[in-house]
Amino acid sequence: MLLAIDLQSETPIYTQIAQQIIEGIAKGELIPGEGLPSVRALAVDLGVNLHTVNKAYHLLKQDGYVQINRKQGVIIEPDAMPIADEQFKKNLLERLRPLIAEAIARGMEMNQFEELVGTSFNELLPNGR
Amino acid sequence: MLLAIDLQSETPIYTQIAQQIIEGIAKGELIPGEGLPSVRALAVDLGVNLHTVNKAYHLLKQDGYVQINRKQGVIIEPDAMPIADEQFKKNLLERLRPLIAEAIARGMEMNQFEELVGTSFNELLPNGR
Amino acid sequence: MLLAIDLQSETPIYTQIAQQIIEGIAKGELIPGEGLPSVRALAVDLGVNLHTVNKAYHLLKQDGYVQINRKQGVIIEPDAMPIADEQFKKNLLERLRPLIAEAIARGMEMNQFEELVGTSFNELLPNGR
Amino acid sequence: MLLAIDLQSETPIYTQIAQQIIEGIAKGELIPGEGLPSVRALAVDLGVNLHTVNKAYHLLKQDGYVQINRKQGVIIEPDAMPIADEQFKKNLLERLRPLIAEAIARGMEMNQFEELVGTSFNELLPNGR
DNA sequence: GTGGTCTAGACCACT
DNA sequence: GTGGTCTAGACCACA
Repeated sequence: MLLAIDLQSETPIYTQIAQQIIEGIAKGELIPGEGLPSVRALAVDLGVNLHTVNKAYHLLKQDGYVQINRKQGVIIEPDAMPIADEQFKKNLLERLRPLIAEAIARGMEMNQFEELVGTSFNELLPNGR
Repeated sequence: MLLAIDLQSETPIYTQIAQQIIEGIAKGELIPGEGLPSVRALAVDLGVNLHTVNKAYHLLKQDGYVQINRKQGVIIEPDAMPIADEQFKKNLLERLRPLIAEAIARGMEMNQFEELVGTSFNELLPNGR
Repeated sequence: MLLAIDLQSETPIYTQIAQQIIEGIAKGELIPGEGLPSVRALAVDLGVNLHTVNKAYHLLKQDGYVQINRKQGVIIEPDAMPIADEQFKKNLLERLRPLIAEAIARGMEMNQFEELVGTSFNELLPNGR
Repeated sequence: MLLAIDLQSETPIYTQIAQQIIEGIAKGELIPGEGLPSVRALAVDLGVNLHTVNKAYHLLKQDGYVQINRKQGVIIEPDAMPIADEQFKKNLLERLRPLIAEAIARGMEMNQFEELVGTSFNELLPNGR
């Protein structure tokens, strides 16, 4: 699992870290129970501050993707991943909405948009899982 | 066309304004050539700062959705809406990616995701355009 | 509303700050919609770091006691305070349990314990509300 | 007497151990003079570090709940359990206070709170002692 | 002027 | 060695 941070990006570094770890989970590169690097190790690795990594890990903890244990450090949630409940779908819809509005305003059809969705799904699920 | 601002949202107010205007365009409520409220009027209407509205309008101009003329004020781009070129699609893909990664990590299938996309499309295109 | 921080205490400073603000709400000294000092102002006032206050405010936000708005700063949740739902009661029970176990082990009766509860309620609700 | 440790809890493991032993005393499952498992045995049993169990035992000793003898090992205080003196009550009040403040802020009435206290007492004193 | 983000460096509690 | 807490100081986005 390799993390690549874009320091120029508008998205905060801690968000980038969290997103890439979620991607890793989606891809199956990170499996439940697996340990993540310690905050210090990852911070050195990425060349960012320890607190930045810490914030990313806590974001993931809050959303239920990881557990933070005293000694063992941080591990991918081993028991039950958070599920796509109604609240999540509602939230997803809200975040999807502006993207779709832009697409429509630029004349895209729904099937063109779904093509992009398919592209992204294939990137993240290469095995057709 | 009614704009509703959520002051406690994380998304900056100027982004909210811009997004809702783009939604208006997508829905067909705002048609090319149509004038938008003056910066001052909208600011008073929404109870926000002049600069905030101004920033939203300039963001829209930069993306090609509106024209800003000294006389006519701000109007929806009358000639040619920006199109969904490769660069836009690439950008869209990047913004879509973390949403899809989260969905997959929570066990959603592609057709479930596309259902949400469909929901959103229907909200924005009620006439089946 | 006066905050007093004990630097020697085991409880983290940010927890102390959050607890005292909750006390202020309980006492009715802080009313919904009321503004709290800015992170910087309170930090200077208490002689602690800005981040410490920030963390306290975010804890309160997460639990629904305050709203953090862009410009206005931090205000006591004006709409609806978080309620004592089942989850809260369950959590409260868990935190109560060790206190009660100690009390029992030291031979306290239930009515003695409830007397202490009454004392505390009276301190926080002096008007008999 | 069965101890269950939650590794992902915020409360330190040694605190959890100590609390559960106090609970055992409260419930009457552990009676004065009774021996506790050796540090080593309990550590292996719980899968935690020796130091952790040791710290829990010494915490209990410090509060007067157990005696630590070289020969007999650790036993529940056989002579006189610590009592609920003024200092203990004062300490209890301080720990109770934030719980009650939260309850009030969420609109709980005193009798609702006492109901929870009753629930907890019944769990710990099932025999109505 | 407000909070948001990030850095650098420190000490401590826990295991 | 791990995360938790705290400090000091800085720059930026937002309004």
